[in-house]
Amino acid sequence: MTSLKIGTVAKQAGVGIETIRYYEREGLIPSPPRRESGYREFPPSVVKRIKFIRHAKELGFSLAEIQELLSLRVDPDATQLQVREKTQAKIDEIEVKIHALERMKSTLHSLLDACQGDGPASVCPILDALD
Amino acid sequence: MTSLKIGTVAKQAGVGIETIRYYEREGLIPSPPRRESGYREFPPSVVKRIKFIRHAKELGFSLAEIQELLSLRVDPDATQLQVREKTQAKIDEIEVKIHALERMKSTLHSLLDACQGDGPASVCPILDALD
DNA sequence: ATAAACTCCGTACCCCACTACAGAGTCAAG
DNA sequence: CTTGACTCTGTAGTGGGGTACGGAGTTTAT
Repeated sequence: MTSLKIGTVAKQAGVGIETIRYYEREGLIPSPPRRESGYREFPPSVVKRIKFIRHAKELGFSLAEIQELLSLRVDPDATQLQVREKTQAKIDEIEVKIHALERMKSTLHSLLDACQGDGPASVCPILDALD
Repeated sequence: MTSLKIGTVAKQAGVGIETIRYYEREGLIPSPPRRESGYREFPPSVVKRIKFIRHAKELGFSLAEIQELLSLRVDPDATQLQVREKTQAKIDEIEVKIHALERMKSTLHSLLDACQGDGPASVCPILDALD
């Protein structure tokens, strides 16, 4: 049995059943085949896909943006050139995010360094650098 | 005149007026003093603060998390030790995000490398690696 | 001194991304 | 073959994060 029922997928991916149906409606995962009864029969690969979606969400991508990421590979009308351009654009977006996070991180490190005593925090300097 | 009216702040920070009032209600920016008329008089520093909030949002932090980031410096009951611990926790969170973004980036790079022709995209391999 | 632009508050509404029913049918273990 | 868990569709509700009025008062440029 190489197909999963929705509840199993939900458990493995760590989301609720309703979320899966929602992602299907929104086109973030392909509509799986159904058995006679109407039950969905998911390929095991959908679990990874859902996990990817969750990861990307954590990183501040909207579902629409995640759509774009996912569709990089499947649009049959796109030329390879177009795919490459879109991919590069996504890479650029990601790099911007990484840099912003690194700036944020180093700001927090300054706070850490500047705050080495054990007195009240009001004495603790910095973090005006947060700007 | 070292104080700004809400419309000016909005323009400089690149958000709507309503958003500023909303952030004030939610405690993300301090309530500014008012003139007789009730008009808010913002210190120019609020612009940076709002920009910081927007940046952090882009990176997938919720307003509640941003609160925590911002409050690292101002809780007068916290000891320096507590501030350091919270700060370290935020740094850890940020590092997790950075790593996830870097994985995503290198996945996209593989796609780029694997997709060097100019035929239809359906021929373009990979991106099952997106998992 | 007056019109245009701005601000106030409160309330209501919006979009996104779920989440929770309700009522009916299906499946699998004992 | 029953019973309890699972799934179906559809619709409605929720929480986060704003956004949009409406009606009234304030500022400011001319």
